[in-house]
Amino acid sequence: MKPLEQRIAGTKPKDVFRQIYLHGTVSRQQLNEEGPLTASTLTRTLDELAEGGWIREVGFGESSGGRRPILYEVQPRSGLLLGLDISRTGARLVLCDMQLRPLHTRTWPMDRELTPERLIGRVEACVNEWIGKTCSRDELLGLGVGAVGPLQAAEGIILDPLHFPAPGWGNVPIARLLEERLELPVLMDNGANAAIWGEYLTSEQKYAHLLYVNAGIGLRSASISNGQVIYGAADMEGSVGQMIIQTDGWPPRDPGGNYGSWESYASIYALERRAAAAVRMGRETSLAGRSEQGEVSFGILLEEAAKDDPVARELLQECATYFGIGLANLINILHPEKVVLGGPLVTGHPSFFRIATQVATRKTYHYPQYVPIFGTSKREDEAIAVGAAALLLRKLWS
Amino acid sequence: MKPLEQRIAGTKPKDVFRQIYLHGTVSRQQLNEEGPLTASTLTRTLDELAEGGWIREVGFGESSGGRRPILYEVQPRSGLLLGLDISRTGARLVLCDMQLRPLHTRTWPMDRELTPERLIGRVEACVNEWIGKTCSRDELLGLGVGAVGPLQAAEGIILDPLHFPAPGWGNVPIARLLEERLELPVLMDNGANAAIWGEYLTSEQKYAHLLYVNAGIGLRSASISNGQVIYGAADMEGSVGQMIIQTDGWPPRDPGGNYGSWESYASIYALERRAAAAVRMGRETSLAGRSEQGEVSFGILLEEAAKDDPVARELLQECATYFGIGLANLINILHPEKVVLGGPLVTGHPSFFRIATQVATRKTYHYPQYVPIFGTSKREDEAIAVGAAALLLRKLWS
DNA sequence: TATATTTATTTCAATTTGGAATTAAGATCA
DNA sequence: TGATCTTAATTCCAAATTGAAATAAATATA
Repeated sequence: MKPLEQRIAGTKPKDVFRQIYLHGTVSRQQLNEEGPLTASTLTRTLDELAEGGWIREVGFGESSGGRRPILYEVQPRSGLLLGLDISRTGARLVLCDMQLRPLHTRTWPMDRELTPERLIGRVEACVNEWIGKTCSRDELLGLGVGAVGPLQAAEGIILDPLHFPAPGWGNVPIARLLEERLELPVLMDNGANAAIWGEYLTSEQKYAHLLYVNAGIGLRSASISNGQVIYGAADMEGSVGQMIIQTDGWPPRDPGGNYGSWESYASIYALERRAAAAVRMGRETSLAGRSEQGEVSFGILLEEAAKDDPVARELLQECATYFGIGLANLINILHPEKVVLGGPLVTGHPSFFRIATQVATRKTYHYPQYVPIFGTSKREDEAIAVGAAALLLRKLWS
Repeated sequence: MKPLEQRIAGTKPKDVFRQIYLHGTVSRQQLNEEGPLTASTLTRTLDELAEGGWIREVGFGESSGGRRPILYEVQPRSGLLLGLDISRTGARLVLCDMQLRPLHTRTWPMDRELTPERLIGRVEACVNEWIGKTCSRDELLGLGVGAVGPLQAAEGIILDPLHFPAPGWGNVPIARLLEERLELPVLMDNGANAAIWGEYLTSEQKYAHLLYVNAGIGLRSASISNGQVIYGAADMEGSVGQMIIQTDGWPPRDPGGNYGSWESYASIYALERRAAAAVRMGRETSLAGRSEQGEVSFGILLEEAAKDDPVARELLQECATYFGIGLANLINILHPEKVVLGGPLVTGHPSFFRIATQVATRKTYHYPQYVPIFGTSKREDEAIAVGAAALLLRKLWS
């Protein structure tokens, strides 16, 4: 088990590898112009990387007369990356090649059974199965974990994952346990940071200032500035949800939370509460017939909205509006070039994204030079797991 | 006019210079442990820096038996830095030594007279005066500008400084103009970024995750993550003020602004409006007697609050509460280790800081490992100008 | 086909580097 | 006060790295 940061030897090869990675496909000229290396040093470095199997020549570029430049890209099978997503709804393990294309996926629901010990066991079994099937053991570079917070990411400890059904999830040094069992390097970060990092690395267009928001039961967000994930002193992706958008507004989900928090207005939790209230108030809606003990699940609400139930649609619209307001706040603070939205709430109904981004655009302070672009997470369900795998790359070239 | 980044030759000396700068005073051992340089290379680099006059030996450190290590620090007069703060209320020019201690200051009110051309003239005259008095021309390394946004900082252009009384301030390439006139390198950033950078560099304790909020007529903020100022795609320090803390709440200051924005609840502007409303409503307060055409100025409100006028105090308290709410939102998003508050609103009345931080603490999602520290800007009025001067350092060692 | 242009590779002297050995300067203890 | 020990700074040299120039290769153009 060689430490990741020693897999590629020397700072120059690492830098060049990163450059090639971020470009996708590059000529020597481009590398020369951007980086500090001279032509001869670059040749030596590229040779070294090619010899180590990290990169490959992939054809020739265009040239305005004269010899055509050789193009380089990362060798997709120079290593394999494992990514594990531990969320409130389930766990997901992904095996990716070096270009972050998923080769295999497996998911487990987060139920009463899934203790940390059992999850580790299943991950191990799954990895061993894949080793037999598609790859050898020493191709695996390591495992990245994207977990729900609060965490101590650097130490690989999940501090207190609220609302996990199985016991034993408090203060688990999950990274160390996985490291020991799998005998592979393990890195950890929160899910939102992992997702945004994966999103950044896999996007064609590299927007250096990104904002990612995942809306599900709660709200999670992360951001990138100048191509680097922004870290605070604490690792709590979920605390954006505590942002107040209505001073002394609706009550919080958890006792310690804020009245009028974003989460209490724009999340699956908020929607379900509003739906239950609508049923309780006796509003004329098909939701009433489908409620169980006065509760309406998110799934049913989506179905009824798709069937054009006016109350369901109104609730979704209201939720999207509030979501847009919180989004505008984030944009006004962070000024991203691009905003990536993900999570079941955003993808559940086609109009949600449109309404939310319209509201956000209207409430954002903008002038001609600055207009943020909105988009949805491409990989959606796999975003966190793939991003977690991508954490390893950062270490590889650090 | 040598480019700043070429003043110190070579990446190693630059790195070491930065390290010494950030430490204040260091031994060779510490530099050795942190940086990648070996003992012999470090000796060579330190010699080079000492020869160039950038650093000096300053005494000996402690040792547990044996020879005591030599301590190094930056030579305060290895250069002089100019900082210019262009704000809505006035302009301020500061001359600092390399340890960012101000040697001279001059201020000009932002009135009808202060066109860009005239400001440049005054700055030039002032610099020439200082050159005669305390320093030689070639000691000056350059001029840093901290201006109100929106800007194009990299290009040194002030796009559209709202509410400047003098004409001619739209789309001014102020950095280029100053560069031509002074024949010195000029760098520019927004005032909040400048202030937080200065605050970071001059603080004893280097908190790597900082948040700075300046509350005056409007609200300006900036933040540092991992020792680096966070930049977005746009340069608009003032747009935090557009953060919504009360959906469809009080009306905005400017037509394009948001209803219920932080700025419309927690700024001098908001306070004055509330005070005027209180007088209009005929509340029993000494503010009524001191109002002019129904308007109450911030200064008078502070005076009456100091005299224990209940309405004035209530208004301040209300304002501080809302300020604390917005602050909590920022903290929940950015998780700073330390929060630095500045501006006339914060320093105007002793209770404002206390109330605001209490509210912010209560509304912040925290767990035992994370409790942000609050403090006020040390240099207060000079913070932006000194920070602007400090921008030059970043270039010097880049 | 010759020439110009652009890119890739090789070569070699000059510089830079890392480590070991040496020197220097306290601190401790008898 | 002097011997011994500990740690820091300096010096020196072989080995590695580097940058620039020269050469080679491939393509477009006349």
